[in-house]
Amino acid sequence: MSRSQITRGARLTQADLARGTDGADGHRDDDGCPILHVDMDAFYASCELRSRPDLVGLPMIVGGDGSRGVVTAATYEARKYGIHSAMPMSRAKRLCPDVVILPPDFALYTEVSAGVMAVFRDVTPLVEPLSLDEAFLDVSGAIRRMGPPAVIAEDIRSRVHDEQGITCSVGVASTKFVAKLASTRAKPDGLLVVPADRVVSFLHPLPVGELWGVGEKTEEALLRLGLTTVGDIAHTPLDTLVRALGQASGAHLAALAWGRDPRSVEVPEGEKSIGNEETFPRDVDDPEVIRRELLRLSEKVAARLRQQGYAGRTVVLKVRFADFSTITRSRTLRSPTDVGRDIYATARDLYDALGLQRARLRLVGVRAEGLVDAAEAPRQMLLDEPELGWREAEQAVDRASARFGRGSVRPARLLGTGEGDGFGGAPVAPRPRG
DNA sequence: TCTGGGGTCCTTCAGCTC
DNA sequence: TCTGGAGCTGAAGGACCC
Repeated sequence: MSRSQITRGARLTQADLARGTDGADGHRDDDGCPILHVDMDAFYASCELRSRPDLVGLPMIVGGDGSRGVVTAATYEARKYGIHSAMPMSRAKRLCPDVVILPPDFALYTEVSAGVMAVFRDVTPLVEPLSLDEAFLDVSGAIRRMGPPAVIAEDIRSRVHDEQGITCSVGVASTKFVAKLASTRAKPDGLLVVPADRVVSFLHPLPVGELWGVGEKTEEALLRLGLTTVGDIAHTPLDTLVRALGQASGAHLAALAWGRDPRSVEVPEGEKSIGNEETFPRDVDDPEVIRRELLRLSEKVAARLRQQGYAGRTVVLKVRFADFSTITRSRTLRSPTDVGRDIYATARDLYDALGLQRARLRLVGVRAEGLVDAAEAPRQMLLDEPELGWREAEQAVDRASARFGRGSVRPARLLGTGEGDGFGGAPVAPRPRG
């Protein structure tokens, strides 16, 4: 695999890394740049290529191959055809009829991710994962032991490559947001240092859409104001930005445009919500089918809550109609729960209250928010509650699933609805024919 | 072209209490 | 007793990220 590094910008050369300085005055480009953003290159696809070396160099994508699947990850060879993640599969296949399609294997990606994160935590305890394939690191405390940030970054890149067989790109900067931009520009398989005194000149020529937090809508709003580069944002009055984008976003973007980002690397404390949703292979208008799917999703959410030791206080129902419009309805319970029965009862009530008759639905989802530690969660005890209730029954199901496989025990209503993933398995909606 | 699934954060609005 | 404002919480929706 190539170990090439980008040569533009302020990236240190191998010679600089070996010498330990970047100039005659002994000043290093990475002085005052303790933040690293490490991002795996085409992560899911790279994981697959480890066991499929015959596919190296070919256009390959990972994603669901169903009627409504989208691309989850694409190799750089596939990207040359214009394929990118979140693109509908049907379109990807039109762009590159020979593209190799592999179904996602999240267990594998989770395992590789754990190995990569272990490399990071070997360097510093200050690791903030953003997803399976990227993380921020604050290496301030490792400099004395391991050397300057750019050397640490190169060490991480080598270890990830040697131990996990995949490549990553690293951005090194004084702030999280600049480090993140730097890693993106270093891709693939590169390292980019943005010196603290060159942040503004690095940022201002960039198009507004490259800023972290500027998506399609915000970019449209900025373009309407005639702002096309980060420099344009920097020289726009704060009032104007706030009027166009709201208080928080306007002030945030104004600060970022000058490279000001006070956010430190935070080790996450825990999840804030846990949910599951399912897009039907075809739109569904049968309330019984939809209630059954809500039951399956509720049981799945509850099992995940119990597995991670959480209970949720608010249940959120999500409904997406055939025209892609989406609504949510939520209800806060008197006490947090990790019982599928309770979550389902709430989700079903919320659904019934919508009075949809036979509206065609594309997707339903169930989410638990307001998570608390299940062991410390107050529980609502009823006067006539039996000594062993649904919670204990579902814990028994957890034990059976651990022993005999997921889906081995499930609610009677879900029997015969397909092979199980979690409790319910495949979507209960009718499958496309032919 | 036709849009998955799992999340987080922000804004707005309504209802409640003081 | 009535009224208005502040502050809080819950609900809903939207935007964004990977």
